[in-house]
Amino acid sequence: MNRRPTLEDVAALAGVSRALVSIVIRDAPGAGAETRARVLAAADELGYRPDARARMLGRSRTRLVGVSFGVAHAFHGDLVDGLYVAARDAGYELALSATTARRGEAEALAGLQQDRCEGMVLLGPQLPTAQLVAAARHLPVVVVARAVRSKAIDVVRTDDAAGLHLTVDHLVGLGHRRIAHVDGGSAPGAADRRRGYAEAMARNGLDAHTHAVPGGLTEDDGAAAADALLALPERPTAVAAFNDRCATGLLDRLRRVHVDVPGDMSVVGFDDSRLARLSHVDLTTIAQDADGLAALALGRVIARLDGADVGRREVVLAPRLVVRGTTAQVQLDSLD
Amino acid sequence: MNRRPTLEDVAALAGVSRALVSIVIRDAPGAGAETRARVLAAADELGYRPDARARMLGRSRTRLVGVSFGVAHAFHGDLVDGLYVAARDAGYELALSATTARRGEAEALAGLQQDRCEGMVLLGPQLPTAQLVAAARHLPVVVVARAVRSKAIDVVRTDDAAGLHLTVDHLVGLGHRRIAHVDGGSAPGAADRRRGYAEAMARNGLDAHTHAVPGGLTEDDGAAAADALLALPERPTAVAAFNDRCATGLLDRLRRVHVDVPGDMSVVGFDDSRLARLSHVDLTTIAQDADGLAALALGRVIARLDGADVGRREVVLAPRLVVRGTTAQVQLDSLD
DNA sequence: GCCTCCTTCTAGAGCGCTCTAGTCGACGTC
DNA sequence: GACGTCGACTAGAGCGCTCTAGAAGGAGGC
Repeated sequence: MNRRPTLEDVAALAGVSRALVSIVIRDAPGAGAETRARVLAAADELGYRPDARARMLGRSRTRLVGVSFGVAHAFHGDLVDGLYVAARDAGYELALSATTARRGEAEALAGLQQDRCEGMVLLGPQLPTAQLVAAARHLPVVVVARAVRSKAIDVVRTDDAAGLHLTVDHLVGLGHRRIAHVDGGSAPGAADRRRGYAEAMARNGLDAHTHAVPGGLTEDDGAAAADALLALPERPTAVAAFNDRCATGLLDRLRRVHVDVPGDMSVVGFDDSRLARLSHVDLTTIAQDADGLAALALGRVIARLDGADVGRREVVLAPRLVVRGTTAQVQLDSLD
Repeated sequence: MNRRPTLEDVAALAGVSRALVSIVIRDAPGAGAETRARVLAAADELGYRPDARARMLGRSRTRLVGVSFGVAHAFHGDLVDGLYVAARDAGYELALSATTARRGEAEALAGLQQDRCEGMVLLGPQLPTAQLVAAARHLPVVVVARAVRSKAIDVVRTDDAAGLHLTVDHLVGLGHRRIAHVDGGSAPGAADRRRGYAEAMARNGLDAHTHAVPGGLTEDDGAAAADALLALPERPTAVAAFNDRCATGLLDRLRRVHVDVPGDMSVVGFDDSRLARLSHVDLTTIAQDADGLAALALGRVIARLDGADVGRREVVLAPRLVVRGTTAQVQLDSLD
C-alpha cells in the first residue's frame, strides 16, 4: 500500500514524457501504436489510476454535475439511476451528496459546492427558495419534483394535477362517485395534487362528493387517514392517496378492519415506486417517468452550460396511469 | 453566472496576498483580527467557495473516504447516515458512488478510485473477492455486511448466526417448537443465518422441527415462501424470515389467506429497517446496529491510514432482538 | 543604539494533471 | 538540395489551492 502512482511514475517506467502518457491515457491522437502499448503496459503494471481531481483542475471544464438526494426516498433512487445513465450518455460525471436523518440539505448542498461541479440537480429539495437561488448564483441549478418560483432556477417535474385528473377519471370510469383524497399536507407537489383532485371532481360534476382528508407522505399517515375515511358519514367507494407509501398504509389498515380492496373500496397511489409494483401490493397508481425526469434535468443543466438558448425554465412531464389490482368497478349496492 | 471566484479574486478584493486568504479561509493562525474580518467580508461578497479538489491536490492528505452503496437498499441508507456522522466527527469527507439497476458495482468502484480517496468503505458488495483485493492494493478497503476471506480486506459485519439464535430462543421462550426458516438464498449473510438457525434449533433439541424453505431478500420471495410454508404437512407456528422485506411479503400473504399473525403464526424479520418500525407492520425483528457498523468501518479505514496497529481484520457486531407485535405465545391447541 | 523575538504578512514552489507550442526526424515534391 | 508536411514526441505553463521560507515591522531587553 505505497503511494498512489502518478503520471510521472508511468512515464519513467515506460521511458517517455509525462505528456505522452497523458495522451495515451486519454486515448487522444498523437502517439505511435508501439509506444501506446508500452505505456499502457506500464500503467497497468503500476496499477495507475488517473487522478480525477487533478485532471479537472487542469481542464477548464470539469464535466461534473452535482446531485443531492434523500437516501430514504426510494423514488430518488430511481432518479439517480436515470441520472447516471443520462450522464454517461452525455459524457458527464456525477457527484452525489446525500440528505439523511442527521445530515441536512444545507450540508448536502455545501458539499456539492465545494466539489467543483459545473451544475447541480437537486431532487425534491425542501430548502427555502432563497437558498436555492443563492446556489444558482454561480452555476446552473435544476430542481426536480418540486415547483420553485424563480427565474434563476430550472424545474423539471411531473404534472401533479394531471395525475389526479387521471386518477379521478379512471375511478369515475369504473362507476365511482364518492371518491375521497388523502392529501400530502405540505409535501412537495401536495398542493397541486389537491387542486387537481378538486378540479377533476368538479369537471365530473361531483363537487358534492369532493372530500379531501389530511394525510402525509408516509405509511403511518395513510393508516391514520384510513380511520378518518371510515368515520365519514358517507363512506367513499374509492380513495386517491397522496403517494404509494401513503396508499400502502391505507391499504393495510383497511384490510385489518376487513374492508375489502378493491371489492369494498378502490385505492390509487402516486409514484409507481418499487412498492406499488410488488405483487402483494399490486397498487393501481400514477407513474412518474423517472428516466424522463432525470434525462430532462441533466439536459437542462448541460444546455445552460453550453450557453444554448434554454427556452422556458419549467418542464412539466405528463404522468401515466398504471392500472393494477386495487381498483375495480364500483359495487352496485353502494351507488347513491 | 460568471466564472467561479478563486482565492486570487478574494485576495485582490481584500487587498492582500493569496496565502493570507488561504490562512483565513482555513481558519489557521497567522492573520490579524481586522484583516481576517476584511477577507471574510470579501469572500462573502464574491460568494467564494474553496475548491475542494484543488485543495486536496495541494495537501498530502485528502481526508476523503469513498463509499459505495446500493441505492435501492434502505439499510444502506441507514449506514450512509451513520458514515456521514462518523466522518464528520473524525474530520473526514465522504465521496459517494451508487450502485443502481443500470450501474454496476464495478463502475461504482472505478468511480471511487478516480476520486483520490484515501480509503474506501463498501456496503454489502457482491463483487468477486479478487476485485476487492485488487482495489485494496493501493488503499485500505473495508467491507461492511459481507464476509470476505482475505487478509488484505477489513470486514465489519453483524453476527448473522447470533441473530438467528436470538430469534429461535425468543420463539422457543414463547412456547413455539415448529419454527421454520425462510432463507436468503445466496444473498450476503444468508449462509450464516441458515447455519445459526440450524444450530439454535439443535441446541433447543428441535432438530426434528428444523425446516428451512428457500426464500430471498425481496417481498415477493417472502410471499412465495408463505405458500410453501402453508403447504407443509405440519404447519409451523412460527417463522424466522431472512430479512424484513421478506418478512413483510410473508405477512401480507398470510393475512390474505386469513392466517392470523401473531395468533396463528409468529413472524420474525431481520434488519430492523424503517419497514419493520412502521406502526402497521410492527414487526418483531433482529436489529443490526447501523451506527455501530458505520462507525467501526470508518474507524478501521482511519486506523489503517494512520498506520496504527489495526489488530484483527474482522469485526463482528452482536445483533439485538426487537420485540414488536408479530410474535406471541404459541396457541395451546397447536402444540404437538 | 542594536539585537532578538513575535506577529503578520508575502513570495514562490509544488500537488497531478492538461494543453499549447514547440522540436525533431522521415518522407515527398519540385 | 531546399522546402514543406506530417506524425511522434517533449517542454513548460497553468489550473486553485497549501505550505514552507522568509520579509517587514514593532515591542522589549540590554
